[in-house]
Amino acid sequence: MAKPTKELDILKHHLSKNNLKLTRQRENILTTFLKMEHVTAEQMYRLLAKKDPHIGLATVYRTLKLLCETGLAQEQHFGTQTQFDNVAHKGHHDHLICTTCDKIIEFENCQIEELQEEVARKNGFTIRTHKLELYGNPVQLSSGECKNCGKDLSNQDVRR
Amino acid sequence: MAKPTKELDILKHHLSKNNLKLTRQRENILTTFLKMEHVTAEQMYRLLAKKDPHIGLATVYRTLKLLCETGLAQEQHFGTQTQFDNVAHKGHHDHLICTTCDKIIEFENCQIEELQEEVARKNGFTIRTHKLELYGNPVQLSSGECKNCGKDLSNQDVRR
DNA sequence: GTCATTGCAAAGTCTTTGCAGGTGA
DNA sequence: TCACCTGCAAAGACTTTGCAATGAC
Repeated sequence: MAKPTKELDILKHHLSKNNLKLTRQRENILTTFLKMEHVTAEQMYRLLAKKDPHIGLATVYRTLKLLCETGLAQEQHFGTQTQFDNVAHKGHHDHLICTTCDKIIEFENCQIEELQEEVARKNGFTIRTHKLELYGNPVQLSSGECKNCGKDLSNQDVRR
Repeated sequence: MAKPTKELDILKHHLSKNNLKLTRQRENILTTFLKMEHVTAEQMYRLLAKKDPHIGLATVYRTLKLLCETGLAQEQHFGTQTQFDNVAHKGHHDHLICTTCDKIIEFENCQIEELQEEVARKNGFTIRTHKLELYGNPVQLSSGECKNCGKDLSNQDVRR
């Protein structure tokens, strides 16, 4: 099936190191996961169910957690929603989230990361991971709608 | 009971504006909330139950949500945990979270905030709120323990 | 053949909702 | 008075766990 990837090797290595086995489900989940920037467990479940209708949601949860342990994925909480980020391919990135249409834009900014390190250093900390989310929306039209999705924004408070 | 505060006035104003009523429970929750930097619904419930054993957890959830609507509180998700932050007194702040003992340190950094605005501007966004969390731990001792709480850190991966 | 893994269903956790009785303005 | 509130219990959303059958090595 899928040609060997660096990521598959990472998974295999983690599996053998921990006496675990490479199953069809695990391989499918990894393959699908690598095509995405981020997924929720539910989304992953629905994607997989198209090809393999008998897949269980519990397996998806278990495998996504496994991918986090290998370092290929990283669990992220946006508001109330839990997403699994593909860090393997893109490296670390932060998020800009549209509060009207829930679209997520990824970005990186070295200057911010440096300032974060500085804050940590001042507090005697070593940063292991971090999370930065900006919530907002595209400049609104004079008519009061979101430029992206058209929803009415005129009665939303701005609070930073 | 509690002498009048600016925050109580904000609450009263919001209530009357929306045809809501000031109840004993709402006043108690506000009073307790103002003493804290942040609480979970469960913590708030236990604190209140000491004085008023018949308080309902649902009331706590409803009232904390109400405080968010007034702008006195702000809901924050740390990992899997939901906290309600007291923004009224301290203004916006970000968080430095110890991954070994879960202690939360609050900080502010204007330079980071400016860079955030810049990122948003480049993407045509207006920031409505943001969230920055640094996860890490105090410099570890040569023996491998967390300086803060003594837990063993030597086998934790550093991934940024 | 052995032991990890799977799918299913049941159980957990956290939060919200429906409702009947209580209460503030 | 009358609509809003409360506490309780039930329902929901999301995630984890127990278990018997299945499958990888």
